[in-house]
Formats: sequence, C-alpha cells, structure tokens
Amino acid sequence: MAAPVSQAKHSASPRWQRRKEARPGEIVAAALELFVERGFAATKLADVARRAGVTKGTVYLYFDSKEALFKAVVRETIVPVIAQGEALAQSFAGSARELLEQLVREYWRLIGETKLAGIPKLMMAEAATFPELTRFYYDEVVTRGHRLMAGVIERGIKSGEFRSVDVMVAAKLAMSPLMHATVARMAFGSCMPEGFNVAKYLDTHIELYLHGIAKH
Amino acid sequence: MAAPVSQAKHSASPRWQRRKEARPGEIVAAALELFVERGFAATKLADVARRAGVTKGTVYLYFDSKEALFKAVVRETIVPVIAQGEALAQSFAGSARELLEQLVREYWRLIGETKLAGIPKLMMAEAATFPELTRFYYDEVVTRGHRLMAGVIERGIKSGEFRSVDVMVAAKLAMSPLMHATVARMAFGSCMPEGFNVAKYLDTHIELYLHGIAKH
Amino acid sequence: MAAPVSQAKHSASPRWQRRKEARPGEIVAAALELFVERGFAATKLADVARRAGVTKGTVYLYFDSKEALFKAVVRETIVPVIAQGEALAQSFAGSARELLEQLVREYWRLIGETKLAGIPKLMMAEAATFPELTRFYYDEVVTRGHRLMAGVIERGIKSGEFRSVDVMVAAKLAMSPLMHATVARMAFGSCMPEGFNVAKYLDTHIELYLHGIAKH
Amino acid sequence: MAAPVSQAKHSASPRWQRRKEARPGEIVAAALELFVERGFAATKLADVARRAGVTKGTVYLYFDSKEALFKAVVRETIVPVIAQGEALAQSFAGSARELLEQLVREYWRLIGETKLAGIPKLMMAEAATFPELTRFYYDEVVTRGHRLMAGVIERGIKSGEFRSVDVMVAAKLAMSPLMHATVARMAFGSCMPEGFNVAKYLDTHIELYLHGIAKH
DNA sequence: TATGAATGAGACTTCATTCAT
DNA sequence: AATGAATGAAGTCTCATTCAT
Repeated sequence: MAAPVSQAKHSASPRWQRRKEARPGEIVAAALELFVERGFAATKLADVARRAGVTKGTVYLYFDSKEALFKAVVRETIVPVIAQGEALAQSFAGSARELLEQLVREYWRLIGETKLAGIPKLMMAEAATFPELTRFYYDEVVTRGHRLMAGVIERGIKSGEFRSVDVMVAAKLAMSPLMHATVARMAFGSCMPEGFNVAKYLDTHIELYLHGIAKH
Repeated sequence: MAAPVSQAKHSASPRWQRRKEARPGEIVAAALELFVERGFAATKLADVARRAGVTKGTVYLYFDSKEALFKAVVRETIVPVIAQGEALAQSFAGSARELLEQLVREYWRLIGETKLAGIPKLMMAEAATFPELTRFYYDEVVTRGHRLMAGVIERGIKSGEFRSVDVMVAAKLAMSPLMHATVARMAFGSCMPEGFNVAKYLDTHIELYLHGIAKH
Repeated sequence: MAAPVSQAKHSASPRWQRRKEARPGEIVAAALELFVERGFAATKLADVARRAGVTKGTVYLYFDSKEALFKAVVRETIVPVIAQGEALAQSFAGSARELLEQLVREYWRLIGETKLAGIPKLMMAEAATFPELTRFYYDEVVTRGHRLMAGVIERGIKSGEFRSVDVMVAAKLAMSPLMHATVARMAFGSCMPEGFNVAKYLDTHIELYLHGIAKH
Repeated sequence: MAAPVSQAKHSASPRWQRRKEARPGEIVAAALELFVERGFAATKLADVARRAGVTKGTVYLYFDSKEALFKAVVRETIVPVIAQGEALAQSFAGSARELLEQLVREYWRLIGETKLAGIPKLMMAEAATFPELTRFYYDEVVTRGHRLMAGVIERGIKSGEFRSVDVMVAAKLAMSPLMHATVARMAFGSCMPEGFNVAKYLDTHIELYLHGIAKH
C-alpha cells in the first residue's frame, strides 16, 4: 500500500515499515509458541494471527493451511540447530570427554532452556497426527542427533577414554536425560517451585555418565 | 473379546445389554488409547464410544464431560502402578544395586512397554490444558516416583554401595532414560524399523548408571 | 409388590402403599408445575418424573409422549373449574352486580391465586406449538368463560342494572384485568416486592367496572 | 424485500455480501418472530439464521449465544417505544381524558397490532428462564409504562376530571385490557375466525373506563 | 408395575477456510 | 498485500424414548 522505500544504505529497516519478507517468520514464531502451549488441535489460527500482529486472512497468504503452518514450524525451526551441533563436533579439537560435556551443555543452552524446547515437546505430542512430518523429524533430527553423539563416543573409544560399548545405545543414553528434562520443563515447569536445579542436574549427569563410560 | 452371551432361549439377540459395572472401565480404556493416539482435542467422543462398544449418550451416563473423562483416565490408571513400585521397594531384601535394577526393569514391564506408557505421553502433551490435573500428576506420580527411587539410592549410599550424591538428582537421572524411552516409543514407535532394541538399552543404562554411581 | 391390604374400613389408604390409580394425577400435577416454570420445551421428563416421585419409565406407562402429557395437563385440569363457574351463575339468586362481583372474586380465589393460574400462562406461551389443543382451550375455556360472563351482563341489562352494551365485548373487558393479573403474577411475581396489592386491584376493578357499566 | 444489488458488471453474482451494519438488525428481527412463534427453547438458531438470510456462523459473529440474542431482542426492541409514549404524554396539551384515550390507541397502534406485541408475550412465557432480563423488563417497561399512565390519571384527578383513586392501581386497570388483548392476539389470533373486533374492544374499554373513573 | 441403562437424533457452538472489499 | 465478514462442516452435549431386567 505504502510505496516501498529505498533501503540501499541501511541494513535495518525502519520499524514502521512492514516488510513482506518478515511476515512468515513472525507467523511461524507465533505459531510455535501457541502450538507448544495448547497443542495443534486446540490452537486457533485466529490466535496465531493475533499474536503475530496480523489477521487470519494474512496467514493464508503465506501458508496453505493450518497443517502446512505446523510443518513449517517444525521444519524451519529445528534443523539449523542440529547443523550447529555437527559443526561444533567437527571443529572440536579436545578430548572426547570434553566434547561430550560441551555438546550436553550446548544442547541445553540452545534448545533445552529456550523456546526451541517446544519442538521436541510438540513432536512427542503430535507425532501420530503427522506421520510424514514425524518421519522427517525422526530422520533429520532424532537420528542425526544420535549419530552426532555416537560419533563422539566412538572417538572416545578409539582414543581409549571410553570403554567399548554399543555407541548408538550409549548415545541415546547420553541424550535421554536432556530430552526428558527438555520435555518435562515444558510440561511441568509451573509445578517445580523454584524450578528444579538444572545446573546440578546437568553436572551430575555428565559426571555419572562419564564415570560410567570411562575406561577405568 | 467379551464372552458371547448365551442366547439359547431367545430367538432375537437383544440390541444392547445392561452392564453398569463394566462400562466405565471399558470407556476409560478406550479413551486412553484414543487420547494417546490423537491427543485430547483431536479425539472425538463418538470414537471413544464406538471403541468402547457403546454410543455417545452412554459415555455421558458415566462421565460428566470429555474433560472429566480425561481426568478419570489419568487418575484411575496410573496411581495403582506407583503403589506397586513402592510395595516392591519396601519388601525387597537384597542389595540397593539389585533393587534399582529391578525397579528399572519393572517400570518398563508395567508401564514402558504397555498401554500405560500412554499416560506419561499424554501428560506431557496436555499438561498446559489441565493445570489442576497436572499438579495432581506431578505430586502423585512424578514426585512419588522420584522419591521411591531416591530412597533406593539413599539405601545404597548408606550401605556403602553407592557414592555420596544428591539423591533426588540421581533418582531423576536413573528414571529419565526410562521416561524418555517410554514417551519416544509412543511417538516414534512406528519410525523405528525393528523397534529399537529395548533390552540392550535397559541393560546398558543399568550398567552405565551403576558403574557411574558405584563407590569404587 | 406388597400384597394389597384390605381397606374396607378406612377411606384413607396407608401412605406406604402406592396405588396405581394415584399415579397419573401425581404426574400431571408435577408436570403442571414444571411446564409452567420452564415452558414445554425446557422441561425435562426426568424432572417431571422425579418431582412425581417416580422414574422416567413410569411416566411412559401412563402417557404416550411428552406432548400427550402436556395435553393431559391442560385438558384435565382446567375444564372442571369452568363448570364450577357456570354452576355458580345458574344457581345464583341475587342481582347481576352481585353475581359479577362474586364471579370475579371466585376466579381469583380458584384460579388466579392458585397453581391453576399456570394453565392460562402455559396456553399463552405454548399456543403456537399445540394448535389443536389451543383450539380446544379456546373453545372450551376462553369462549365458555366469556359466555358465562356475557350471560351475567345480559342479565344486568335486562334487569335495568347495566347500560346496553355489546355483551361479549363487555364480558372480555370484565375478565381481562383478571387474566392479565393471573398471567403477570406467574411471570413477574418475583419482581413485585411485597407482591402487588391484589385485593385493592380486584376491589378497584369491580368498582370502576360496575360504575362504568351502570345505567346511571 | 431487500433491493436486489445491481450486478451489471459481474457475470457471476457473489455468494454473499458484506453487510456488517445491517446484519444485527435483521437477525434480531428474525429472532423476534421465531422466539414469539415457538418460544425460546423450541427456536433453533439455524432457523433464525435462515430467516435472516445468513448462516448459523454469522449469527455468532454478532451475538455471543442464543441467550444473548434473546436478551438483545427484548432490550433493543421495546424500550424505544416506551420513550415514545412518555414523550407523547409530556407534550400533550389537551385534557386527561383525551390523553388517556390517545395513549390507549397509540399502544395498540404501535405495539398491540404490530410485531412488537410479541415482546410482552415472550416475557410472559420466558420470565422464569431469564430472571435478570425479567427484572430489567419489569423495571424499564412494565413499571415505566404504569407510571406513565398513573401520571395521566393523576393529572385527571387534579384537573377534576377523574375521581380520587389509587393512581397506580387505576393505571394498571387502564392497561390490563390492552396487555391481555396483546398477548391473547399472539396466542389465540388464529382461533378468532374474523379476528375479534379490536376497534370495538378499544372503544368500549375507553368508554367504560372513562365512565367508571369520571368525577360524576 | 416399575426401573434406569442405553440409544440416537438433534441442538448449540466453534473454527478452519474462503472471498468480497 | 491485507482484511475480516461469511460460510459450513464437525464436535460436544442433551434428552425424549425404548427396552432389558
């Protein structure tokens, strides 16, 4: 409606100008929050729109349907984070112990304690409703995450830091306290009076786990 | 499944039977399955009724509302299992190691691999929708389960089997691979080609965990 | 169920024995109250049954349907009262003025201030739903009532007490403050703080009306 | 009834039109008719919608619930008419007799013989279902109407036209033949073959009433 | 005769989606 | 590009009626 203003010089667009390119992201962000809070079926498109600062009709300009929006939320949000983890592992120079510890802490920092924690929670809740998306998530997120961790453990075995174990199983065991805490925070966060002490939980997990898998 | 009723004397079979005592249980069982499969909002009362072998109206003879049915599903199904675990711990004569191992295996046998696994999955998914029920579940199931396990670990510390650790944190860490596997089986069961090897997962968890927490 | 006890000597049956003959009347009485309070559509058969001290099924032993019950309520309840009024008029020996006054007061005593007031209220409310019953009511109650009053007025004209007026119109005008007060009491009874002063209302109506219609 | 919209330019007529301002009024009008015909409980929202030329969903764009619609019907429809009567009384210059007669005739012209007659009928029928609305109606319509008429009578007493009577009671008596005829027309209209002669009914009421209340 | 469990049609209401503006 | 009025399918819940007991 307003004539587009030339923005050659400034990377940040003026706040009063709504850019077409920003909309989808804003809608996806609003949808993530609401889908996580209420589940897919109980979330109203009108509420998503309101939270994104637009109206219902606008959502349909960018997404074909509620279902398409849900899939976009999952696909667009989580994959980049996995890639980040993989990059960390690849460039890491230290011991397997240190890398494992760092991956655990990074997971929490980037996912567990952020809004992204909603994605695993959401997939747990809605998996049966979206089989195709679930397959995607399982392959591109779950399995990839496990392989990442499995690679670290294998590194540790080869380096003599870790005992010889089934690396995929060990990887799942390294991740599961994180996964569970992530999902539990979403679900029971309001029931844990002072929050449960995550730091100690992570520390203890790392300590016990490394102790358990250590060569000697 | 239900034994066919003998009808030797009557030529026409009755259109329905009066089974006041059996109905609520059958309805709750049907509801559990569907709520787990589809979530609360996406489950239709008509489907619950059909699966329970009755009609919509009958469901309302026994439950005031869909919400009341949901609460009944959670409350009536899970609490007895916790009590069973507590009884096991109390009557157990062997070492803490053995008790911990047995509790882990029993959890899987009674919940993880049965339909009851749906309850934790359901609570994760619907916690925000039912705050009051969530509080109940958190107090009567989650916390009680953690305390049970914490008692075992404390026993092990006192007996010199385990290192001195924060018992509640250690308890959560002992449970979390179970919780996560339970929920994951519900969500991703169909994605794991031959199922993932649960036996090895449990064995390895017990081994690594006991190794990690052992005095020596 | 209990063997019938011989009651040769006592006219009053023992309270513990429910007699088949009493049932329909009890149900009709309960139905009248509830139909009046809530209207036909909003009245539940189950409530009628409960107030009558029986269960739903029993209502259907005596009445074919909810509609049949409604018709029974109207037909059985109101007609006898009209007959009473006609008898009064026929046997009355005094002046037309006195008879008119007495009919007005009797109407209030027998209908206006009793539960029977519900019948006119009910017919006003449900006339469109029961055209056939309405026709019956209009012919057997409304018109008959008007004719009764018209006869009185005619008597007064002939005796020289009243002016010459259209007797049916004058009859309706004599009745309408009664009808309206009857219906209004049902509807707005709870809104009139100390009740409105019916006695004065009746007195004034009689006075003004007789004054208005008087020869002189 | 609605003027057809010119469509010279478009080959296909639009499936619906956007008429935000007109809808509520049309829906209220349709609802009034149906509520009056069938009563609140027996009226289906779908029928209201159809008669208003919209679909069920549209009704809920403008009214929160069936109950809210009912209240709107009563509140929005009747109050303006009362105000009209009050204005008439205030600006009237002639005698009390003439004003009383005119008010009676106006009542019939504006309410008794129009669709608005349904409102009193409706309130009679549904008062018990909507206590709060009934209170509103009683205060803002019934009582206000009575006060209006009481003022006229008081004027007549002061001017020496009328005898000294309880003005509120006399007011109610002046109104009740109107109220009753209004409600009766709604209920029994179809039973009165050639209609009953309203003109004569009103004339006679005015004549008898004024005769009855006259000083001499 | 009496019960009340069971039925099933139908009501109100919600909300994803469409489309006139 | 954006809006939001309008739609209509679908879900929850109610209740008159039936019928096994």
